[in-house]
Amino acid sequence: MSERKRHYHQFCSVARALDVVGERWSLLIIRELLLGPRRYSDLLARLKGITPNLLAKRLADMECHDLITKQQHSSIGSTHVYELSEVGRELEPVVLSLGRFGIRYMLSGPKDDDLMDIGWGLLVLKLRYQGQKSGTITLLLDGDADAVIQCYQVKFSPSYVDIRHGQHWASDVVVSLSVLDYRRLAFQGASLAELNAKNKIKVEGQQKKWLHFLVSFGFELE
Amino acid sequence: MSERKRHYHQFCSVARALDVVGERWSLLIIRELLLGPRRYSDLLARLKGITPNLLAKRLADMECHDLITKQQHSSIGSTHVYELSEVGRELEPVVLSLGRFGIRYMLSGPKDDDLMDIGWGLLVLKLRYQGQKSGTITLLLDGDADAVIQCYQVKFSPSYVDIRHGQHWASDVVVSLSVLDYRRLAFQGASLAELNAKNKIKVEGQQKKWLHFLVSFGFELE
DNA sequence: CGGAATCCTCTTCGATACTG
DNA sequence: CAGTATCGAAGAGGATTCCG
Repeated sequence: MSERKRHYHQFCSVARALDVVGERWSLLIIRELLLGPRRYSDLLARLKGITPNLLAKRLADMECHDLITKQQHSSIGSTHVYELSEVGRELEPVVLSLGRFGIRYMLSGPKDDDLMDIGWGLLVLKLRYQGQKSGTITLLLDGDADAVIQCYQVKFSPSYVDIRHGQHWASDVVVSLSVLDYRRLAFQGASLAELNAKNKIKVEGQQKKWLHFLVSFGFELE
Repeated sequence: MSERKRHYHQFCSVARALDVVGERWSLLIIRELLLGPRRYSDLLARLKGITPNLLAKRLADMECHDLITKQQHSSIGSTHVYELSEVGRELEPVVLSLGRFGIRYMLSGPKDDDLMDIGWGLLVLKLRYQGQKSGTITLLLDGDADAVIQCYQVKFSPSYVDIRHGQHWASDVVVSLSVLDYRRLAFQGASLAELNAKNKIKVEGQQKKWLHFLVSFGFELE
């Protein structure tokens, strides 16, 4: 089931990796799946600009390369979801290093026709955690275009930070803020004191966990 | 001077990075320049398969984005060399994380029509160094297709490993081995004892530095 | 409605040839 | 040596249609 695809024909691990995930959209699909499993149409909706046929092709190729799996998803009536495989999850450092590099292009703010998604912004948390403790935090973010509250669960430990969309498991802390304020905090160097003073952040649960979270993730208290 | 280029139109640092270096060949050009400055025709020769016109376009785009600079190179009669800028050098983690991921596709050895370059194989050294000491090693590698000895200089310190092609500066140790043996060592898990027993590696200078180098870079002694 | 396949157009890429 | 020019082939974008 191999391919009649373009490759670089170089015996080099960088080139080999690019043979597999170097095409347009591939790494953005991985980025999406880093936040949890998604259905075909979820991906289609979140990756505005990709065409159905191209998405299908990329998914098929990546399944072929064992980067993702197509799971039967019995719960909701829907047929199945795409999910990162063991191998696919090892692309996280690639996505994150691109993300770190790309931050410099975010400083000037979004362009007019840019799409926004708060999940993309949460990925930087995976880079920032330097702490020694573990815990679970639920983030409730509201105020995006649709005015729908989005729920993410952040499970952090010294070795790994797991971020999932739409999970509602038990967590040590529940934190609510607006997506705008999150972006100010994460990308525009806004201080917590500033947002707290304006009562922009609501915290329920073990506030110590939240404080630890903030400090370990490099957010400024003052 | 900006572009009528395709981009993803997403306010996301991963997408932004891919807007800049996500196109075919871009990251391989960066990979080449991580081993030192190169002339246009050096790049054209090393990136077999790229066309002159595409290489020119990529170089122009990357210069536009301040990833590389085009320096007047007075010494050799040649006109100029391309070199990574400060910003471009920050793509190293991207290239290296791709390289780490891609190692899994190297285990089966090269395909028939694969190009080989020992410089590409040396890049993994940047990932492997875990030591606390600093030093400089000259690697002399012989036995590639052209039977030309290739010279690389590895300058390692706790914070950074710099690898340059064709340098002949003073170094603590000079190590000679064949490219085949290097590949066995680095990618096929060959042990040093094995190669030493067969007298495959020649070391001149402070042998302690060399030993430290080997251990800190994760090579197996037994 | 989820999950594609089709048709068509436009852009990018690759191969070769050519020029300052 | 350092690129342009040209042209056909492959890939990507957009809209629509099809199937279960």
